Parts: sequence; structure tokens; C-alpha cells
Amino acid sequence: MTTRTPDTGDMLCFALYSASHAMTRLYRPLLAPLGLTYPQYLVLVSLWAQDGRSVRELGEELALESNTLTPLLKRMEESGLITRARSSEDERVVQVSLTEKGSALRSEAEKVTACVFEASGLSLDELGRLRNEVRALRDRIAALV
Amino acid sequence: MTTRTPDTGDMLCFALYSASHAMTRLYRPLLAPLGLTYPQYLVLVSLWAQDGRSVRELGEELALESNTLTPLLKRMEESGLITRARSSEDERVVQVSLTEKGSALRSEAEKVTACVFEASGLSLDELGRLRNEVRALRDRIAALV
DNA sequence: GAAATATAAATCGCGCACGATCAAATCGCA
DNA sequence: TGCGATTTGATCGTGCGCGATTTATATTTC
Repeated sequence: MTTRTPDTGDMLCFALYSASHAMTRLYRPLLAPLGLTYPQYLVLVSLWAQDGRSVRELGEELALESNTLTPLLKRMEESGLITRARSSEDERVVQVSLTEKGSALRSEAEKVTACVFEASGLSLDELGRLRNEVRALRDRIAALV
Repeated sequence: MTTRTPDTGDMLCFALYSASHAMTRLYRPLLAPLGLTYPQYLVLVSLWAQDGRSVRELGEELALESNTLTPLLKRMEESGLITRARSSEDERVVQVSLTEKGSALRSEAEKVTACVFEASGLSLDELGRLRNEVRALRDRIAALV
């Protein structure tokens, strides 16, 4: 009948917002012993898949701008996880590379992954399906912005 | 065969993280003309549903602590959207109430809602189903933390 | 009814996000 | 070849999120 203003419980955007924060809260105590924040963990995941990427490439993968990444990467350099170096071919580009320490965290991170999967309470199939739906929505929205 | 470290594309947590940020980016230009950020919009949505809530109640609804809400609410008070007043019954409690201006934004917000629904590219049914799945996941995770 | 405990909000410090802007390097092309 | 346009990353300011702590008020317990 009457269209009422949606409550937060009705809003998909709030479901995503609060679920994302819940995930970060779940990760925090698991990553803290490794000296990592969640966004820093994402950078490592990206570099484990492909080392030596530029700031721009990392930004494309993670949907973050240099104004976010530059200070974040400096902190990661400070804690000895990565190195940052200007490319000799193109002096504009900064290559980000894993250190020994950054590479070594990979095996620790697999335990974290397992722990988070457990916490989700989903089967691999369910998780994959939900992830694909959320990703599809994200891509549809991102294409507009 | 071998279990490889998941890439960001495989991770449900990253799907949620990036989808949530994409949503915020979608909302930003729609809310900016109203002088609102996305979290401030969420506070208004909560208050439109039930005015005069305490900081604690808002925090429960939005899953935010007073260290986030207090400064946020002060900014909203500053911009004339809400009032903050100590309860006379319990001096610890701060009641948050909509001003005329805060109430008036409700009709504007419905246009924003429609615009975001459009951008999602989902049917009402699909949206509802996805929202319920994301919410269920969030609640399962939040129960552990 | 005084001391111990619990609860509500505020404060502080740090790490994201991001709009706006800037400096430097490279590219394009007349 | 030279000069404007583009690309890359950095810088700055503001607004969240949140762990840790503090202050003030209320409740419990003895």
C-alpha cells in the first residue's frame, strides 16, 4: 500500500556495510599477531599472487587510490613486509615487492583463511555462489561510478 | 591438487569489502547535495524509523561504538540535523532526536533509495534474497566476535 | 547507606578511504 | 624537436572505525 522509508534491516547496502565490518572484526584478532591490518593483508594477498606490482596495479586490483595506498604501503615498508622502488624504465612508477618476511607470512595466512571459512558457516559451494553474486553486484555498481 | 593461496577474486571477504565501498561511492554524489555522508544517512534512516533513540541503541542498530558515534553525531548536530540531550531519567543516557531539518530530508532520501535500487540492476526479489543471505552471514560472524 | 560493580558516553590515538590538488616523468603530435 | 596533454604517485584535509582508557551516573551488595 504505502511505500515506507526502508529501515536499515531492509537495505542491501547496510547488509553489505555491516557484513564487511563484521568480517574485518573477525579478521582483526587473527591478523594482529602477524602485525597486519585487513587492508594490509589484502595487499599481501595481491602480491603473493603476483609480486612486483606497481601502486597503480595494486590500486586497480583493490579499488583503492594512491591517496590510500601510498601511506598504507609506507607503513608496510616500515614494518619490513615490502619494498618500494621507482622503476628504472619509467620513473613515475613505484614497484612494490615482497621481502623475505612478507613472503614468509603466506603460510601463516592460510591458517587465517581456514579459520574465516569455518566462521562463515557456509559450504564451499554456497560461499562461491554468494561471492559471485556479491561480486557481480559490485561490478555492476562500479561500472556506473 | 595443490591448495593455492586464494587471490582477492576468490575471497568472499574481499567481495563484501569492495562491494560495500562501491556502494558508498555510489551513494556519495547522491547524498552530498543533502550534506550527508553514508554513515550519517544510516543514522537518519534509524531515526526516521524510531526517533529519540539513545546513543547505545543507535550503536546496536548500526553496530558502531560510542567512539565512532559520538563525533559523528556531533557533526550531525552541528549541521542541524539532530539534537543531543541527556536523559533526565538517567543522566548517563544521551537521547538523539531529529530536528525539523532532519525529518524533512526523509522525502529526499526516498529518491536516493530509488536511484540506488535502479543501479543495483536487481529485481526486488533478487535484492531481497541476496540481502537476506548477506545478513545471515553477517549475523553468523557477528555472533562469534 | 557506603563501597564495589556495572553501564553510558566521551576522549585519545592510529589507520584507513577519498576528494582535491600537486610535482615529476612520459607521451603525443604538430 | 618542442610543447601541451596524460599518467603516476605523493600530499593535504576531513570523516569514519575502533582499541584502550576515562568520567560520570546508576545499580548492586553487604
